[in-house]
Amino acid sequence: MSEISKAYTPSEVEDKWYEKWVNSGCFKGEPDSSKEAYSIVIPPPNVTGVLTMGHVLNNTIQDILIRRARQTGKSAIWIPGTDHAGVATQTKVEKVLRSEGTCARELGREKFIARAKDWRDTHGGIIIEQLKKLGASCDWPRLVHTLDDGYSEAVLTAFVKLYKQGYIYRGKRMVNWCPVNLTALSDEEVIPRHEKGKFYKMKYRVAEEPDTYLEICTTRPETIMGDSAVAVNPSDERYKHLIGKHCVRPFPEAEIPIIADRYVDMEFGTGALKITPAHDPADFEIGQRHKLPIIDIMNPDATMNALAGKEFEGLTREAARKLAVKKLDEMGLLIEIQDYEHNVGYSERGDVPIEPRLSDQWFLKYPKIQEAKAAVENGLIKFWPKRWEKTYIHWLDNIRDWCISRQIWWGHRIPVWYKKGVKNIDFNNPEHVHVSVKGPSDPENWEQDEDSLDTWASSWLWPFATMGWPNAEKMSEKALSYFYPTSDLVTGPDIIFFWVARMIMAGLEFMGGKSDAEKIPFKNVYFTGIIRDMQGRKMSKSLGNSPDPLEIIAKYGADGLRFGVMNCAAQGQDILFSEERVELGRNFCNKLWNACRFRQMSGKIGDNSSFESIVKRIDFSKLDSDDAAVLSSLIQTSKAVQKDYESYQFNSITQRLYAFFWTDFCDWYLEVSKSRMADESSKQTVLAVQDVCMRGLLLLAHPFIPFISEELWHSMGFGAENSFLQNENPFVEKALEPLGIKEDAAALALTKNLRELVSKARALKAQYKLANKKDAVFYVSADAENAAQITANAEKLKRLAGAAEIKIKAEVKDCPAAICELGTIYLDLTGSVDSQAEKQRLEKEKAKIESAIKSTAARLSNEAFISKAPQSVIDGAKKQLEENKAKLEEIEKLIALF
RNA sequence: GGGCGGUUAGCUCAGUUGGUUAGAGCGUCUGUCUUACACACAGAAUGUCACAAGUUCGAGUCUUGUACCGCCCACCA
Repeated sequence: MSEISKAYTPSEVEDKWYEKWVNSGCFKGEPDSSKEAYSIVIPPPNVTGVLTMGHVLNNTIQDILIRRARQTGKSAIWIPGTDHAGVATQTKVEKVLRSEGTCARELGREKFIARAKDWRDTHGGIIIEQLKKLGASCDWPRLVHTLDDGYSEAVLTAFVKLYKQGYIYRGKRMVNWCPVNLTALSDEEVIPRHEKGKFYKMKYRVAEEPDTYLEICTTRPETIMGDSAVAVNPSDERYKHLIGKHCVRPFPEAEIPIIADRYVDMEFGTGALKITPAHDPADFEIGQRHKLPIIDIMNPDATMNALAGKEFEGLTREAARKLAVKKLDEMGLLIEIQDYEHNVGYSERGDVPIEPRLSDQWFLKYPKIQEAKAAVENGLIKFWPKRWEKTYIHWLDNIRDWCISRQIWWGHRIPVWYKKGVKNIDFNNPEHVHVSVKGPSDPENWEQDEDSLDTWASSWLWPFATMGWPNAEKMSEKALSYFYPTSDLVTGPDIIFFWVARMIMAGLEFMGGKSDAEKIPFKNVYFTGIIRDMQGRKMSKSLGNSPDPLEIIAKYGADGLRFGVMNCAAQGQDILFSEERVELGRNFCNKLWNACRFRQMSGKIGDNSSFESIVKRIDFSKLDSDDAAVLSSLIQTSKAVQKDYESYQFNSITQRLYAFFWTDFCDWYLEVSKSRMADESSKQTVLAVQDVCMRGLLLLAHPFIPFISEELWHSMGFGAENSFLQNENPFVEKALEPLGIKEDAAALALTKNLRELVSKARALKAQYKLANKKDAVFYVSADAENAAQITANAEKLKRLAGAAEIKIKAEVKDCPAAICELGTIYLDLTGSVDSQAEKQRLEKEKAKIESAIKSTAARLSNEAFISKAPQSVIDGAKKQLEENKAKLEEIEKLIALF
């Protein structure tokens, strides 16, 4: 126990406790057959990344779940790790090299990788330290990086297995090509952008009919040089007679066939489509159908090559477009240019339009698609919120083979070797191609494939590759059989295809077990919202609207940040974030701090080491309705929190904790206790009730605000020196019930009414500018029962209302009054009442009550309501009607007095 | 073109089986250093719950349609 300082300073508390937790092995996950297993794998951040608000949201939720799991007696593990982020890192390192006047190719593969590793090791790992600042209770010694030896073995093993089963194949296909990073990308990595562009209408002369021209529309005139046909719809009457003839491609000038293909939309453009098989996926398909030549006019960096012709060679796509338009115009072939809006696919990392490109790549035909669908449809894996299931199923229904090879060096090199000197490689011939994790035994005779794997083709194995798969010894060491499948996955919906869906397929494919229930990688997936700024824009570096979480932590504390963010994060809803939201969290922590401080100042802290030892100090004969009410509220809060956890309603939990602590405990109970604390006979009981409440509150709040709760837990003497809040059971109601503390509806109702009485008394004072006066006199007219309650609580009421006296009196005249559940309260203002104003106020009140009566009465006089509504609702309505009628009568009486 | 969200107080948002007179935080206004907390306390003001129709005894909540905003998917050049 230590004395609590006046203001809460998070920095003094947070680092201290984090160190203690780590040194005491609090975050270590150990298999324990007597406990239920609970596990989470972190969505691995980019190893060279820095913490963003998105990470804060995501990892706070994971930390809350894992800490709650520890509290509820599960054996919990949160496995941390980082991702090597292939293309992103390669791009950054290449940039550094360029600034040094060199480039990757000059360095060569080995040296480049060494440089990239250096770069990773100097710039990497920052985010791990930042996660610690946030309070993330990961089992750090288990940190995994996707390029670790063990993990790499998993990636290569998966490749080899899938290859041997025929799921992975090499093929020449149209892929998404990034001309900046010079690599193929998967469909998922292409970001569509809505752009304003131009639609060019031009004409090609028909070779067989010199006076006839065919009008064609295109958005990409720079590909004209690659045209190998013009297509029209076979049933298009306008062009039927031209099918089979030729038209003249203007440059390089050549006659190309006019073909018929159903793909062409007669309604769109002119109904004639130029076909560039090398540079458009749809054209490629048409080209295949009609056996058209493929004329690739671009270099890998999307500049024009020799096939485009002398004038174009070396030009960029953009320059080539300008030149092509100029030439068309000069040749008199350009008809018009229209403005046009359409989607253009961009490379996320390269930030340029992707170029469809025909190339040799490795593809994966996904395994276990149907099983992956079923796992979610049958509820083996639950999505929160559920609506993402549809997105997931839709993607699986339309799934296409995954291009997994990347023409970069930073990543897992494809474990395929080709025999040196073999010209036409036959993939079915083991003399030609070797595929294994370890490589051929005579490496000098082989050459390894140059490509690396897509980063996601490594991270899709995350849930089990982090637990030692495929190495049996490591799997046992890392307790895969105990911790797999993981319990909850927390991630953003933006990577549902990239990662979540693929992990599910990977788990089903590679994990053993009797049923899919044992193979799936996780049981629940919680999809967070996206953090945006107050204008609803995504946070981004270029907009500069992305606050640095570390600065916020420095200013408000990690607990404040966590509480603030969780408070406004409704399930799966995007969050408009601003610092003000963190203020709420910080204020909550500060108030918590001061409540404990107040408790320490109020009296010596006794044996607080358990609920039992605290309750022993309670003299049950001294408990009054306020004690019972606040304890009831605590119990209700604990029960509700449990339910909220079950349905992943984290914002609801913060709201309940806030309302209980701030409104019920501080605003009412502590204030009401003050007068009873002055009385030695009730003081110990009151303090013990406070201790029960604080103990319960800290237990419930711990996962959200781990640092301050741990600090206060110890300064309040709730835990022994080397114990931790994470090991304390949070089911408050279960602990209290055997000690004779239960929910008390009558006490809650009475407290509510007393609060109302005080509130109205204060309002009356404020109305008459007497808020500061402590010597106001009130009269209350009430029935005998209520009068007795008021008398019994008179001391407390006087203190709270700032009154010298509260007298029970049957008839009062000429005083402003307010009607309460317990009776009518009057402020003694003999002779100085502004009767006009008072009358107006009462009239307003009367109108309110009348409208309530009207609606209730209407319902009650409705036969259908009486016959169909449940009895409890009818009784409630009747009771309410009576109460309101009594109030109305009372208020009319008051009005008549003026 | 298909799908999914959102529309509730000045702002940001809760409101999970339909049930009394719709809530919170911030902001605004009026007071207050009242034996913790001004990161606080007390009081006040503020809503045709986007619009329309329907189901129902009863709709912010369910159904259908409309409008606007946002996101995702889709090879119309």
